[in-house]
Amino acid sequence: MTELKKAHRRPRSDGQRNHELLIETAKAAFHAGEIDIPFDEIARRASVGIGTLYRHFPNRDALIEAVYRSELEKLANSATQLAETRPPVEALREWMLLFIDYIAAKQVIAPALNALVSGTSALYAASGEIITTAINALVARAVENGDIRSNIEPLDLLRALVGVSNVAAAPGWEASAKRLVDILIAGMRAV
Amino acid sequence: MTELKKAHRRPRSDGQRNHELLIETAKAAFHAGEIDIPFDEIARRASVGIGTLYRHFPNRDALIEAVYRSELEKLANSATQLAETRPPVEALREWMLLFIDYIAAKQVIAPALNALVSGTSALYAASGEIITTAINALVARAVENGDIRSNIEPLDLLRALVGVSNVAAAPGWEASAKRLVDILIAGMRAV
DNA sequence: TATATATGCGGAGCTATCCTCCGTTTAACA
DNA sequence: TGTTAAACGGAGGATAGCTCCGCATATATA
Repeated sequence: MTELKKAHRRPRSDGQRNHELLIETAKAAFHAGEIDIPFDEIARRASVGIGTLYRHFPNRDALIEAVYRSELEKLANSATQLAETRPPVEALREWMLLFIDYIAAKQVIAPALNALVSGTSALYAASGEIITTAINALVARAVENGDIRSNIEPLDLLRALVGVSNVAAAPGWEASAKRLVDILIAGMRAV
Repeated sequence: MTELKKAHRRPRSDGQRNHELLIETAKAAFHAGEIDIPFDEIARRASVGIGTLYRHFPNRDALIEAVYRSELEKLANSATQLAETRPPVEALREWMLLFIDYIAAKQVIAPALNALVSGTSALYAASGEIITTAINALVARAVENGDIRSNIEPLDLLRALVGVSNVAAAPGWEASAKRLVDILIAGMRAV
């Protein structure tokens, strides 16, 4: 009597709890500067088994993405905001500066942006897309308006910024990055 | 009769041999695309003990620097060449393009440039300095000539390029990077 | 050539991290 | 309350980094 009752069960509550618990635990650790925290240690702090952690997040990148997905979405949303309230080039410029602020505020987000911008980890596809879409829109708008040249690869702008911000060591990196924004903007202007 | 004869002995010939042998072995592996080759494996291929490898190079970065030091020096030298034969801005631009060519030709050099440009590894101090000096000179020359603005942090230009080149995955990165050079040059021009 | 010793060699083995596998437990549903 | 799919948990295999120290040998000296 093998019934075909493949009816889906509601996800187990403990599973959902642990999922969130792990994200919170990882976020806390990251914000405390423990970027290289062993995966095992995260499980220990969340009081779950290692197996559980790995079931929820197949690798470190997946966990980082989960932790910062909401942050990245916020960043993407502000692009829409800026596009509605500012002239095209200004919007683009402000957003790039905002991008830097994000890195500055939470250095931890850097690996996320790195992976996102390098596109190597397929896992970042989702979050990566919203950021890519955001800057594409900003650049397209500025191009249509005749403000900047059309042979720009939008993502390259972010790549350049991430490249500079990788230098977390150097104290003045933030100022450097902001100067770079202006150089890029000036360099992109339509002749 | 403890003589104070602290006379220095000539370095042992086998030591020098192994030093070079290890560099050659590593270079061969890197050029074969085996970037993540285990340290132990390098020792094995060179037919020396692991202890020997670690005595000569305290870590992976040190070995990479040794392998690419001569390449980096060549790159630095070409800056002098360009400075002597080209107008300031052209020299700077050409050198930046050359910089990209280097990354393109040997992707392996990327980690070296990365570490160099981020300045985190003290071990890159030596090689890093010659590159830094090279671009500083090129930029200074262009500034003196009144061609570009003076508030440029030369190293940031390289950082931006390295940032873009980190995207080895994307097929069109080289073209991207070269476009970026022109954007940067245009953006730096004195108004 | 013989001796002394500084210098370098080699690799067992300790540590740390990642990740898998599978027996046990538990929440959802009837 | 019983059945079962879903989730748990952690032992342990695999791999890489690195250290330590007894042994070997090249160099300098007699």
